[in-house]
Amino acid sequence: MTAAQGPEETGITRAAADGETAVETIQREMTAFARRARASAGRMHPELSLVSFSLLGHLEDLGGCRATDLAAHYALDKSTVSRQVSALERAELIERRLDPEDHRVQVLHLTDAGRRILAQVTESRRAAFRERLADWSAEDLERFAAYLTRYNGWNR
Amino acid sequence: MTAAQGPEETGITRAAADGETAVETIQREMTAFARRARASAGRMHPELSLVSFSLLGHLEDLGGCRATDLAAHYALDKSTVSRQVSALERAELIERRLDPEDHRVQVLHLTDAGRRILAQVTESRRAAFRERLADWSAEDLERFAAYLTRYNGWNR
DNA sequence: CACTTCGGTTGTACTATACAACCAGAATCA
DNA sequence: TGATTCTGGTTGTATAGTACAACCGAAGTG
Repeated sequence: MTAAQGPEETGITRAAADGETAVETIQREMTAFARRARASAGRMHPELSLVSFSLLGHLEDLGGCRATDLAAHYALDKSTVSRQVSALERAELIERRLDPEDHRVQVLHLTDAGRRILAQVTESRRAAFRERLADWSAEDLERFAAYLTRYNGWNR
Repeated sequence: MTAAQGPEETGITRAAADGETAVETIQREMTAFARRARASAGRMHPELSLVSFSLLGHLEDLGGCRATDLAAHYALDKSTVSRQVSALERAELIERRLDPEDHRVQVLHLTDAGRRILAQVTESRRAAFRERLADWSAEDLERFAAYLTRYNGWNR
């Protein structure tokens, strides 16, 4: 909230004040995007919700991890993750391997089917993105990507 | 991964191939953002979900509209909107005015309380955004905003 | 006047989510 | 060592948001 009081009081320069509308635009556009994303994700891939997709992706990136790690990474309650994991296991997209070291933990791994579905959905999502970004120049794409990364980087 | 099959087959030029990773980054970051947005929106403003917020905002922009319009604009089912509207009315943030011309339609209007809450949440959201963007230069802000607008502009 | 269209509501079901209570294994400490 | 606490995970319960289908009443149309 520090910045909330307004540019003047925070010592932000005139340049930043000019950026004020830009902040608002960013807010509006990001919000709009978020709103749409959820709505369309379900329709695009009835088999894999946005959350499941993210979980599988993370699992693939790490090559297996614990449910607790997923919960922490996505700021989800462990019960939520537990149920998601159950569903994914029921769908045979992931499997649990008991850790012989610590009998409490179960390390989650993608199954082959999981890897396949993930790749499939990834590709179809990517196609959608690519299509929407088709007429962007490489330079713009890279700058946009950099901005997004920077924006999201606050907590990672 | 299949994308990995490559740009060649899609006739995308070399420049676009360079952008391939950028597309992936954009996809990943936008997805991550969408995932977080919902999660945090609820926590920040228990009184006004992201959807309700959007609905109120739209109502304010248009200065009143029908439930059907909201449904169309946000690609929501009319039953969903109906319930959202009921909740907002119950909370006295909006009111329905029967159209004397057509007794089927009810034109939705923000109440004073609705306007107040909306402004409040808008401001607090804006503060959060502003804070996260505090150390961005005006130039970067404007470019980022422009990119987002361009990205989202596919359907408006 | 009968039929259709339109705006909206209600019944039902499902998903994602949180919080709290709980359980079992592991670690710690007196 | 035995009691206590910590940790990973599951289950019970409740809520929000959503869709789909069936319906209602008003308006338009043949």
